[in-house]
Amino acid sequence: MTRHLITSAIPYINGIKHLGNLVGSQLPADLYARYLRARGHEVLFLCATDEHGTPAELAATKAGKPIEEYCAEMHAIQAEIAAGFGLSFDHFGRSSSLQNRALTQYFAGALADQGLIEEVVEQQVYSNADGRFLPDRYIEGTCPNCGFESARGDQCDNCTKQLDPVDLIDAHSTISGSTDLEMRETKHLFLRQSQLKDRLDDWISEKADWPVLTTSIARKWLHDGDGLRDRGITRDLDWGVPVKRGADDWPGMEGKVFYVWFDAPIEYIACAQEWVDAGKGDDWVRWWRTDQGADDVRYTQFMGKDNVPFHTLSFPATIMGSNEPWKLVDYIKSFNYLTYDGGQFSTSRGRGVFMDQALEILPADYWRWWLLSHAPETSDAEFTWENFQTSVNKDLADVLGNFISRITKFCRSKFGEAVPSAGEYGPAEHALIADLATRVAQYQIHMDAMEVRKSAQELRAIWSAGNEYLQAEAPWTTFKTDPEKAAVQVRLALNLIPLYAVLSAPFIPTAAASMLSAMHVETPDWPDDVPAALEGLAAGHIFEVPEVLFAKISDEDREIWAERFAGTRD
RNA sequence: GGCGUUAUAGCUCAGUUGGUUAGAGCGAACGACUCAUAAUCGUUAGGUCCCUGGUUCAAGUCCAGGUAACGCCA
Repeated sequence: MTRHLITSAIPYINGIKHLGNLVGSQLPADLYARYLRARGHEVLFLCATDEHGTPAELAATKAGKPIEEYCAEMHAIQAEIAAGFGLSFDHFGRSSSLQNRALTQYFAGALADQGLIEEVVEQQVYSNADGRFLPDRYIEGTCPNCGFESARGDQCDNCTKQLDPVDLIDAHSTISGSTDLEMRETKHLFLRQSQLKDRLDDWISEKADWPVLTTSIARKWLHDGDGLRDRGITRDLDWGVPVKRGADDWPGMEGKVFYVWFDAPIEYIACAQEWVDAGKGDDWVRWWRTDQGADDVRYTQFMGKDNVPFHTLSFPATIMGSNEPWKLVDYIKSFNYLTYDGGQFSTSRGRGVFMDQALEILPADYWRWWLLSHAPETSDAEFTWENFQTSVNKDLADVLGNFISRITKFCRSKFGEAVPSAGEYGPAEHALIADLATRVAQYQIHMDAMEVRKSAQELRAIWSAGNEYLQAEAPWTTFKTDPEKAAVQVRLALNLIPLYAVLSAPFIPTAAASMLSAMHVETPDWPDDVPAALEGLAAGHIFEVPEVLFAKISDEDREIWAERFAGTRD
């Protein structure tokens, strides 16, 4: 069986992510990982926090904490929330780990050995009051062209004129407000991505099966203007991976760190080392080195569209440029954005639902189901409370939850809490089994292709098939004249529950576990043979009627939540 | 401004390489059932496939030009 390496884009450390972030990478990655494990594949599913860079430093300062402490705390919080959503990472690492530090320095050295690192001396804005170099986004001033007061260091958002920070009138730091800025010379390392343009272009061209969203973004960056540009991989900051050439010091680069975009994707590899060092695995190399066993690994990455350039170009440039046999990604599944009630999710304005809040108001499965069944695969998708309420109530409570409720309660009242033994399957039963076999096959096709919405649709149809069968066969009527026939009908319907649990577990793991627990069965194997799977509960098997699996969302709840998460509009 | 994505039923979306009468779920109307979380099941209604032009025996699908929405611009 193929081994599967799966990574989700690593969330930035400063703060709790919203539902849009979740559905764009971690959640579909988890769906896929759970599915492949259930199918019997060996899976390594990794994620981590992306901890370096100026925003993290500023957030730590704002929180009044040393950066290391801040990151450690935020990592713990994100890990807890991820667990709350049932994200089944084999390891949730940190880009600030020692493993990533060493590996990032190693890659920089390897790239330098290949002649792909260039030292460039450039002028950058230094803020004396802040004691740091300022990235363009932290410099504002009045545009000399149009008089717009909040022009940024690189461009005026009002008249779109390209600017240099020195052009701005009354340029000031947005961190401290200080106008005590000066231009200073500083030396940086650049990755000569332009040298790798043709190799990257050829590589992307091979990927005919990738989503349009993925390849079109990559092509744009490859072909726009002068093509792929060289890019700085270092910064004048304290917080980050210290610049070294492998294990050696890098003359002239003392006190500088690697730019976050360079070290963050390397964490995918380092995370596998962390996984081993944490005692959870015994060999990471066989997942990452094609010369040491990773040839049969299929590597899939999940991410939002904003992350596509880094994964299609920058990180592959690092891998290819090293000229060493590291595993390259085989498939990139990218997602559009989830919008909130007609606009964007906004951290600063508290608009939309964030991961911690979501878990406060409803169990993870509600969110998992809605988000996955509405995943923004082909275009942006919109979250509205009305849609959420309707979908969840209909799909989870009415179709799935009520099916389990109606059949277990009916059985209890007529036959007791044990699978009835009388009778044998007739034509209707065989028809249902055949129908389910077809649908399960279709479900697998969609899941294998990572067609998230279509998979959800098929799964729902599978749930519905149980209701259709009960409605058509009406054991409550049959029972009056032919109890033995009713027993057959009930036995088959009860057997659907473990089947549904296994099939549904990638989407709704908690509910699936409850279903199995109520039926008193261990997690069954994947139903490669549907007729056999439907013999799982033998006659006489004891079960119990489960608690209500999914309570409905009331109109009142919906209104309260809509109000609560609307945020403070400008 | 440059670039990208999108535009199909009241709503959310499917529609593979162009090929009969454009599909699903929700919502609506009607009906069936009464085991169940006032749940379920069935039937029906509902579309100028954004606009214009082109290629073709044939265009929702390909091409050109528009329009609109959203996003990105290191």
